[in-house]
Amino acid sequence: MMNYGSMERRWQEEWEKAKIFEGDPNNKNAYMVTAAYPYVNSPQHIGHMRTFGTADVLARYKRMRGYNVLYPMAFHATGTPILAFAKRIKNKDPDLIKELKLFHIPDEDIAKMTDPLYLANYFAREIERGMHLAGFGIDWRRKFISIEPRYSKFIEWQFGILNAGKRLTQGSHPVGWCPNENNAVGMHDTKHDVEPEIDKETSIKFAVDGTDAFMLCTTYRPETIFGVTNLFVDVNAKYVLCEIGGERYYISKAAADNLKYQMKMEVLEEHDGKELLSRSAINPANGTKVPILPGYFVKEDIGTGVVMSVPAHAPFDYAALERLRASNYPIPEIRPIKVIDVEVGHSIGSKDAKPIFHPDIPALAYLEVLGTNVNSVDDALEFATKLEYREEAHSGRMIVPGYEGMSEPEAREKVRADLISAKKGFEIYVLTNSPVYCRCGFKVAVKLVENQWFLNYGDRAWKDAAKKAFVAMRILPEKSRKAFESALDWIDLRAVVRAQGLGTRFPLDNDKIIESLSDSTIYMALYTISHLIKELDPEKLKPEFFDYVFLSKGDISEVAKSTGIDYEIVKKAKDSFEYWYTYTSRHSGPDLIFNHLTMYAYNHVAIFPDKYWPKQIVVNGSVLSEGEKMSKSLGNIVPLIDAMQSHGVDPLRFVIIAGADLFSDSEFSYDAVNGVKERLEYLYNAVSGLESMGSEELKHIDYWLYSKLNRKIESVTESMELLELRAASTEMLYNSILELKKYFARGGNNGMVVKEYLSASALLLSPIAPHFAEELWHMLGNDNFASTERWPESDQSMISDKVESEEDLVDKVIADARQVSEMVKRKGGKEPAKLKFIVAQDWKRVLYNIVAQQKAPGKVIDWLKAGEIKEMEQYSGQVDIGTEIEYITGISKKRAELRPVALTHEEEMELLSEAGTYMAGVLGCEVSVESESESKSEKAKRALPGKPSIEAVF
RNA sequence: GCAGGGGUGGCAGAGCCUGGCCAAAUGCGACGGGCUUAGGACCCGUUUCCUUUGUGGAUGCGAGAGUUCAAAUCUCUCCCCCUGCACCA
Repeated sequence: MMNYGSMERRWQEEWEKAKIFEGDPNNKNAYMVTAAYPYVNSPQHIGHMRTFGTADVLARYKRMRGYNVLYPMAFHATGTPILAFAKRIKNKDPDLIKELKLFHIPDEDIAKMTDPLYLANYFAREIERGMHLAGFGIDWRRKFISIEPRYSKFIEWQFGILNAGKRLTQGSHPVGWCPNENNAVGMHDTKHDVEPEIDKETSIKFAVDGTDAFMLCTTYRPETIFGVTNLFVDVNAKYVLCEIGGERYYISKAAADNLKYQMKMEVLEEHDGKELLSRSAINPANGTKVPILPGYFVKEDIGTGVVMSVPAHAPFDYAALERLRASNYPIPEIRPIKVIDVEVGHSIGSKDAKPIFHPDIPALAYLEVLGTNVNSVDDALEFATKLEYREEAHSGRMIVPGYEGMSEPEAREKVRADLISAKKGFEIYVLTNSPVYCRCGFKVAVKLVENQWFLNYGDRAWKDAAKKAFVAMRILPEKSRKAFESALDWIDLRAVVRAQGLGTRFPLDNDKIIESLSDSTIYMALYTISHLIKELDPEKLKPEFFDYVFLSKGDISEVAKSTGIDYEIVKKAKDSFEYWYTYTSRHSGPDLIFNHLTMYAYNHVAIFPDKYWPKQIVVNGSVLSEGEKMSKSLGNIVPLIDAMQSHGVDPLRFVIIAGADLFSDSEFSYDAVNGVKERLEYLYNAVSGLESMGSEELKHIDYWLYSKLNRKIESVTESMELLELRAASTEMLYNSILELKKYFARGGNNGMVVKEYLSASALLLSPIAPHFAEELWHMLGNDNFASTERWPESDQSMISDKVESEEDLVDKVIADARQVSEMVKRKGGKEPAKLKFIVAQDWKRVLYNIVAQQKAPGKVIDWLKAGEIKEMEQYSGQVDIGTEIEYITGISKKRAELRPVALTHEEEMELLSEAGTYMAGVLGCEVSVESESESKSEKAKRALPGKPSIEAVF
């Protein structure tokens, strides 16, 4: 049994002693691998291993390919989450403390985590320790944290350049807002960590008949305004009359409370909802007078608390009206007005639901098609609503004059624009997932922040430059390129500062902090010099220093003089940047495509000369735990360090990093880990088996193993180049085991061959399972590091299709023999004592190959009759034409699948004879091989090339 | 809604770009056998259905249609699932 723990520690120490991750500056081929730096507000779980590990595998692979590789790491602490974390500790948040306990964090450390800096440094240390134990080849001399002074100097320099390049702009912006704390709230500031989702809705002004005030309705479907028959209010709620922008509106009191953060509003009067029922309102789209009615489903805090009723197209509206009628509420005659024509139920496609074409009242038709009615529960109405909205959006056509024939989404945009430009409506922001509560307990509202600073990612020229960078960039997996393309099209203004949080102060407004994604777009460049400026007084890190190092601006002596930094350091910094930053690979998870990774490219093109633009981006999937997404609420988070201790680092690396292809999620499961362990163990044990092996002349199976090995080297190399780690790992581990097993089963026993196979395997395994690879490498008698060895080269001359296909043939024969043997046993009740393999004659091969190529048996028969097939002449005495034709007819049915065979009769005889012992062992009975021409068996003529006839003998 | 990804055998998951050697790798599970005092581990075999003294056939890769001598693979339509939609790390 292998002891993973001691093996890992041993090699980690050895690597450290040899400083193999610090690179060789004399090597001209530099390659830098960076992974999105970890946020230091949590301990690491196994999910964190994916990105860092993938980067590590690439770094290790590139080292073996002869590059001088730099894989640095730093820590992210910018923003509010750390502050929120510290606050929760102060409040003794039981959930958080429970989570920390899961990671074995001592009470005294938890107690100190009320200090944000303490907790940031604590987790930074822990994360570093975890990465170290995971065997990541990181050059830790370069680490930094995003809230230290020299980092801020760097970011200030960056924003100086962005500002000079006119990348910044100001405007207003909606954010989730806690009125109690007077602060913007993001996901980590809310109860249950929900992100406040903000969306725009159209509010439409319905004049209250006989007054100058309006009922203000919000709707997602402004195009249905032509179908409005009435308005609904919540009779149990309070409503207010308020003044917004010089006009007066009735909205619910709850809505007023929400909306006052995004518009100037004065509340004038308060009313009961009931009072509004006596009024009627004017539809601004067509001047129709509509009554105001009680709507049982209206919620005072959604939108404005006033709903426009479109019974033809909204099941809830239809149902509410019908229920009012049934309850004898005095309502006027209301006829639903259809505005969209639709085939109701066409998308359901089930046998019990028959579509209803062109109904007069689609909303009713949807209820019918779903087998429900106006009195059903809200969930059923909700379902009908969703179906109706979907189908109408998808295939509905407007029938309203002026919008006729338009699709619904098209009409929606147009109607909205028309209403707004005619001042009959305006847009408001709503929380779509309302209610969201701040951790302090208050309900989150939407606030319009004035004078917000933005980075203008919508700028045409900038966008085009970023796109250009992507065209030249390598993206792995390539299929995520499309996501980047749409991210580039979509990205626009991005708010760049926040009122609070840790981080760098915004140079243009010192009260604000640069937001955390915006201060993390070019930090990879800092790695190239961070170890050189570590000891410097941050005040010396003036813009001219960075200008010189990164942009070659200015004169080195002057820079040294004005900053007070040693000439040598400035020079080294510049050289180091230029050396490392030319070939870079950036690693991250897919969630960062739409922000960090795109901004990363944008900022590089805005700041650096194109020589230093990103060269490669690698996006990897996440990690699932036993089939489920790891989450705090599910409680299935597996702490990284625990997992490494109990399973061993390398098996874990295999499962998490290489267990799925880049794009998909990998699955952490004990079964998978054990599977890897068993296989590593097999290789480990194979080494000790070497002693007892011989070293005779190479046999067929030795050539086979060589062929497999060299093919493997080739295919693993291809996979590694594209970071197709799943494919690489299947090939290098799983298939190696199968091949070795087969080799031994086939009587392979050549120590030299197996040793070569294992040595190459050790090297191939090294990037993914570095500790194990070193162990194996040393057991095989080497005293240097597998990690610094050259990646194996495949020897093309050892790859043989012929040898491999011969082995395949043996396997197929065995499979066929099994079937025969099975069948015989079933029929006769006893197993055959012997199986006779009868090998097809050579003339059959000639015809077989012709048919396989021509795929036209008729033609071949014609040629045969006409004596046009030269190769057949030599067999003229052996076989008559009738037999030949019968044979061709026999194989003609399968002509599409026939492949030419290479083996001659004699070779096939030899192959099967040589494999005789093996087959006998596998089949559990005697076997013999004979030639078709010499066989007396009546089955003999059934023999086909590559598919001997089989006779069971008892 | 928009954008991106996906739907393959009991499960997981390859294959799809570059159509044929694909009843479909590999792993797990299940079943049978070996080993074992027994279990685990390990080894061998089976694992869509039908058929057969013979190595065969049918159906089949979300649904439907099309292209082709030939489709899991190409085209179109539809259905379903996952992720993202921002100022938040």
